Amino acid sequence: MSGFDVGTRLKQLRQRRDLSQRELAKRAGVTNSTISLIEQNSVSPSVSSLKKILDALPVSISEFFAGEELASEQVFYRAEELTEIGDGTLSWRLVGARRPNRSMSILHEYYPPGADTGEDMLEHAGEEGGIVVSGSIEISVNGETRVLTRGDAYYFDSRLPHRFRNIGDTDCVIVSANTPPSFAEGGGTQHH
Amino acid sequence: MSGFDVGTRLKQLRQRRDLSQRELAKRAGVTNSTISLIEQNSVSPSVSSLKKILDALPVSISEFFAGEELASEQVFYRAEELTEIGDGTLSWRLVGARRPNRSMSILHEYYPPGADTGEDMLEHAGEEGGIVVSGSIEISVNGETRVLTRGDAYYFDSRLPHRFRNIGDTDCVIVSANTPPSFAEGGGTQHH
DNA sequence: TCATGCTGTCAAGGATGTTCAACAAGGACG
DNA sequence: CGTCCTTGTTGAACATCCTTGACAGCATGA
Repeated sequence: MSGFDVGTRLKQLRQRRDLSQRELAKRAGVTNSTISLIEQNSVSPSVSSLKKILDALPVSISEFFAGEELASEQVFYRAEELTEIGDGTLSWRLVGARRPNRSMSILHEYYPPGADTGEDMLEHAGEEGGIVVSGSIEISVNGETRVLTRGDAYYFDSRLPHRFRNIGDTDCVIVSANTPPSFAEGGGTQHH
Repeated sequence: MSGFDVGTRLKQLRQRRDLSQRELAKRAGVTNSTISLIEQNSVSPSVSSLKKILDALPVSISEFFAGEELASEQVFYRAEELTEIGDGTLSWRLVGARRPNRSMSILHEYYPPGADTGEDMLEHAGEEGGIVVSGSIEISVNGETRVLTRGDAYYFDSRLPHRFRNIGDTDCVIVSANTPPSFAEGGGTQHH
């Protein structure tokens, strides 16, 4: 039914690391029985259990299921197919789910009035750039602050501390690209 | 615990599609209560349940969790500062003139009605992707042809033969990105 | 106003996932 | 051979998820 063999996939990942069911269970904070039952597809684990187990490998959930639709790489995306990555006020839409082997991510970003990536400046590896499609946005990079409007653009090394803020009273829409894909690996509730 | 807000994410995806809990539940083959409880993070759904629900959206599991791990060069560019690379009918505007050490180029592309990158399919190293900002465009990649409109997007390996054509009667505007930068030195009739 | 239909929430109990503890199979060593 | 350690599996008890069926809130309209 699921079309995706959770049990076998988990078993492969575990064995590749030379871990016993008990050892993995211990690291994950579950019991060996749980691992056994999952690997036999006797149960469909809860997301929380699966996450605990994958964290111990460690493998991200999206990685775990990455092969699920590897079938054919998708080229075209309808507007409503873009993967949404929001957190309440801010909202980004990703072209293509996280595909670990792609070298860029492209985003459709929506900043409602007042939206703010936060006072703690963002800093991470890679480069990013974009063009303002509508509205206006205040961008600070490495101490310099500018307000960009429709048609304006930016490009910088993401290691420079940066911040995005919509100080206008209309939505701001940006199309941007990052490299390497930053909605990706690694910890934390990272933006951008 | 999970560090990832499953409930809120599901709610966003559902609401973006204008589905009620009951309607989504019906399509997914679960009950509305299940959706409600998950959205409130009152439970951590089983993988099988989550998959049924996501299939109904439809969103792949890896996409669903894509945001899990989130995200003295010139930085800002006024619209009129973008370097124009036109050749009569077609017109691109580059964010930042070609800077060899950048790993991406970002383009504001204008396709007037009838614009066509040519019958000889383009093929070159790298990857490219973009989002349609206005108008519509016919894109062919590796034999497959689609018409994209406002908000739609694409992403593909540039080694696949590809072609862009505006078959509508209004301008088409796209924001795109390529890696590695492919608008090589010195003009020529280079396209992406 | 009352009926109707929609929305999302919640308590109770049945269904399913997880644990605890036992078990058998296999290898290492004396 | 027996002992000891490891491995993965399984039955019964417990915890959690899921469904049933109800409820209140809000809108539309007779």
